[in-house]
Amino acid sequence: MPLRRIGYPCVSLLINRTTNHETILRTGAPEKLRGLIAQNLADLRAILEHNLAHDWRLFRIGSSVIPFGSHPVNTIKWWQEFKDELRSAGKFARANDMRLSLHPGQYTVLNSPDAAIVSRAIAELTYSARFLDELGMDSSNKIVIHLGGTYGDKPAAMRRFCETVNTLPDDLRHRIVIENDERSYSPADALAVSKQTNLPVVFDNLHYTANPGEGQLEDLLKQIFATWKKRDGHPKVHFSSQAQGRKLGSHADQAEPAEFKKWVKRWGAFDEFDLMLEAKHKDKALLQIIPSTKKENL
DNA sequence: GGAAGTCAAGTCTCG
DNA sequence: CGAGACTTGACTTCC
Repeated sequence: MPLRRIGYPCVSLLINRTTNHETILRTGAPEKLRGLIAQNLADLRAILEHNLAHDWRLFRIGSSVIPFGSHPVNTIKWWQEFKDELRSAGKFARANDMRLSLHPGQYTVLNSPDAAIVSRAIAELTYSARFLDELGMDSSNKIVIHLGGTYGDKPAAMRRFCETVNTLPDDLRHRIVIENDERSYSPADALAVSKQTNLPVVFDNLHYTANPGEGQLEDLLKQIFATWKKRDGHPKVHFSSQAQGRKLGSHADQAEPAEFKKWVKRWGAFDEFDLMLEAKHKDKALLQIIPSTKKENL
């Protein structure tokens, strides 16, 4: 079963554009933020056009595309001010069978025992979902998050995650997918949470290597692919290679070809799927691993 | 004018 | 129990 779409996160090194122009809180006045949003949306458009030329139809938008998007310092009604740019970018993506995503950072923790932290996490997810909504993208365009901390009691932390997710509005919940991480939550843990919440699971090969957890790989993959229902679109995976000589879990500059082929074959045994390449060299790494625009060459 | 330090947020590890 | 890592461009301060 073929690899359907491929892509990379946030930044194109080939055309030197990024959807993550940002600033620091002290200088986050409305005029400054407005300029950064305009820059991010212009770069998003340029990146999507560049990606189309290479047949790259998956892209992760930087979570600072609207800087301080969930912080009170940002009072801009960006969905009104940038309505034309947002709609046009979304229309371009849909017309070209592109799939977009967002991935809030390490500070977005839904299972914290601290209610204020949970509330800020929900605000970040709400903003992220709104961004995809304003582009006009359907619920197969996802927000990827990790499960959070363990706080010395992982079962309780997983229960808190599920309880919080199940209180979210349907529209928001249908945007969220969970990813196995390199330290705390293995694919089996993510599957257990998926059973309680119906959230699809993104499988990350490097995190799996660092933190395999329980279960046999082929069986885990089969179950994980099955968490993607019709409204979620095709299963999605993250691929990266280990950076040699660096900490376990650090992304390498490029994808290691033999390893890439091995995983693509493994995933392809179950279903058509989309693959996000998480290499430090971004789209340069994509060009290297798949020199032709034809994925069929794999 | 270039180098070094700082920046919203959280969690975990190390010393 | 407090500092640093995680990750990274933009900005400020230091020299």
